[in-house]
Amino acid sequence: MYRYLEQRLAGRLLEFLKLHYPGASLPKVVIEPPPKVELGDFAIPVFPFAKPLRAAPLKIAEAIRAGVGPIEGIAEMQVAPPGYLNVKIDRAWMASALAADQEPPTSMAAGKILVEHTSINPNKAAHIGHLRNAILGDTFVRLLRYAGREVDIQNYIDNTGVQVADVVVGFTHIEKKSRVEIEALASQPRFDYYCWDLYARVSQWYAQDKENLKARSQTLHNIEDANSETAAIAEVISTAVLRRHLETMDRLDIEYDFLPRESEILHLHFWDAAFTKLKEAGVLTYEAQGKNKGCWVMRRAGTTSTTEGTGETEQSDQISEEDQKVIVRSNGTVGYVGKDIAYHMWKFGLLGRDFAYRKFYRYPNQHDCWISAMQGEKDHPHFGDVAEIYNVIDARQSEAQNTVIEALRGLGHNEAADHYTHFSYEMVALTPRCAAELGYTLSDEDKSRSYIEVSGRKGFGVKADDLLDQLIVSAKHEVDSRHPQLTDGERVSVATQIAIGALRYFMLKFTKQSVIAFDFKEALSFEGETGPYAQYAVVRAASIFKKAAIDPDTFFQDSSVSSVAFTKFLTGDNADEFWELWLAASKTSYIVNQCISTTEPAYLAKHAFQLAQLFNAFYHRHPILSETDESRKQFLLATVAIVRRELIRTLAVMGITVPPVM
RNA sequence: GGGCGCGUAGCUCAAACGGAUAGAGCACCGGAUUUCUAAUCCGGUGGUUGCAGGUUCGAUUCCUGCCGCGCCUACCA
Repeated sequence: MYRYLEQRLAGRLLEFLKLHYPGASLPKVVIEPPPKVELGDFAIPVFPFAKPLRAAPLKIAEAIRAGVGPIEGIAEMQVAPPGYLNVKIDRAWMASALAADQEPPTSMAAGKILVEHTSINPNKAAHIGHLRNAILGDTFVRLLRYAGREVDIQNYIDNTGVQVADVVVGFTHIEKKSRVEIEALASQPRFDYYCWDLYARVSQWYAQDKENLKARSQTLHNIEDANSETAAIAEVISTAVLRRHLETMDRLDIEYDFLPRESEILHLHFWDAAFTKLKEAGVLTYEAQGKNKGCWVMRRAGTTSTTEGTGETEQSDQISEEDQKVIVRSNGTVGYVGKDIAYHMWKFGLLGRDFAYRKFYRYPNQHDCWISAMQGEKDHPHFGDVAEIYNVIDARQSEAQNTVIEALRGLGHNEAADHYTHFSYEMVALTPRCAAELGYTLSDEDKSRSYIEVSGRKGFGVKADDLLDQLIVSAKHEVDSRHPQLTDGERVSVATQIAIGALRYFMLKFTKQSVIAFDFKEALSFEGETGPYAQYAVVRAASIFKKAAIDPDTFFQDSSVSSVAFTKFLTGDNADEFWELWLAASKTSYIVNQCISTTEPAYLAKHAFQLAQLFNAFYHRHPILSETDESRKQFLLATVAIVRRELIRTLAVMGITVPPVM
């Protein structure tokens, strides 16, 4: 409701200003929450209007206040020095809207959105860095869906690249295993862990003797022949590891709709189609000499082609070597960026080709995840061909992402390029202390750093399943001591919900551009600004209703509950402490919208924490069930019901559920 | 060298679009409830927002320079 009121207010202000100051070029009306509740619920700084309107800020504010007229849902406006217009919400109006759970639909863009996230190389176990990606991506999907958008979730699978080849080398050259032996291993429970260790060994093996690197290039070459034994082995490994990744993410309630694989992008000739168009449009140029002789290159994103001195722009067939990004190697093979360009043309329906599809993984809720195939099933959902895309990919790849966007522009697809968002975030690294705890020996230089980058190649990192297991054990320990009357199964179930809440909250509380220096102590914490803190608030709210034998979900449908009666508690003396809760509860969709427009889910975590914090203080200060004034008791219960509802919603968007007890 | 980003309390982080007294959590110190379960609450200590200029009514936020740190800058992905 807060969002709805804000939009209504903004509209009326603009209307008023246009009418009373015709012709003046007006700056954007900024509406922000004031720093304190006493000041009001919306604040409009009017300083920016002083110059264009040739009037003092206070005069403008007063003119608006006096002239804008009544607005439904707004109680009053006050002018505050040195130049703010503070607006107070009609609390009775808001109380009734919240009690009725009204959220008027807002105008939003149409069209399907595609979110790509996770995209882990299928050659080893997922680690905490991948968790951040998947949790950010999954939460963003939930945000979009909460806002009413239709979303497809894709997880790109690079099953033909160097990383998979390296593990194939490990099995065939170091362990000298046959395909049958590998298949047997691949069906073991945590095959991805096996690959994790093997991958690290392969890197060492390469380092021991440069000659060993020949095995890599030979293997890479063999994988390209789809009918070879090597390709079959790669397929076994990458498919088994991929399945493990889906299982790991499934533990966190993260699902996908479609898994496009690089092998199909190659074998269904997506690249050939893209290559033709890129050459025709002049996006790619052939280098006849220099360091990139024999390659097809593109201008690196972010570089400009101005010639010194004249200031004239060169024709694009002259790119300095530094600014060249190799798309097609001199041996004719295409690199990752090229395949990504083809894939993104497909995403926007610009390629003129499509995958074949088959079912790959079924979730407990019966939802199917599809995978690309050479020959697929006849009936399948329609993927791709979307209006907007978001790619959840870490910041290290922003140059590659921008190169893909520039390629789309070069092809004349500006509309697509404008709707291409690289959802960029920073990596998860380990604190030196954490690295030491894991048994890694650190150089003195490393010890002095604030964080150390995770390295799959070195096997240096915290595996996703291990972290989740540890969180569950730790939560179970707490649950055991608090709820000995429950069965072990029930306690495991509660502990699992808490563990997921802690993990998902932990990954979302940091803003995207902040490097997370991972530390077990912090990640395993269930107190303070954590997921369990928010879950606990909901459990407390629920227990009040349980004891009162009232269903909080249908509380407001009871005819004896009247939101009109609440007004007296929201507007009298000392009402601000209650109003703060109602106001915060009204902001969920406002926050969701803010998260989407800034691609920053951290605001949602803040919102959950704020609601929980306000509730816990309220809970402590006001005994509810023992309240003797019946109308006051109803009001307090209503407050609990509203905050509980919004907190549950907010947590659900973060992918966090609330256990029955804690 | 070039590109991108970061630097805020002892530690980890907030403060979207420039706005009112820069806020949390952890840690530390001191308190609270024989209650709807303390995974809670209340209070306290803790800041020259890296440094120096500039822009303006107003700068943690924008601009310039410097210092420090990270990532990218492969015919890897």
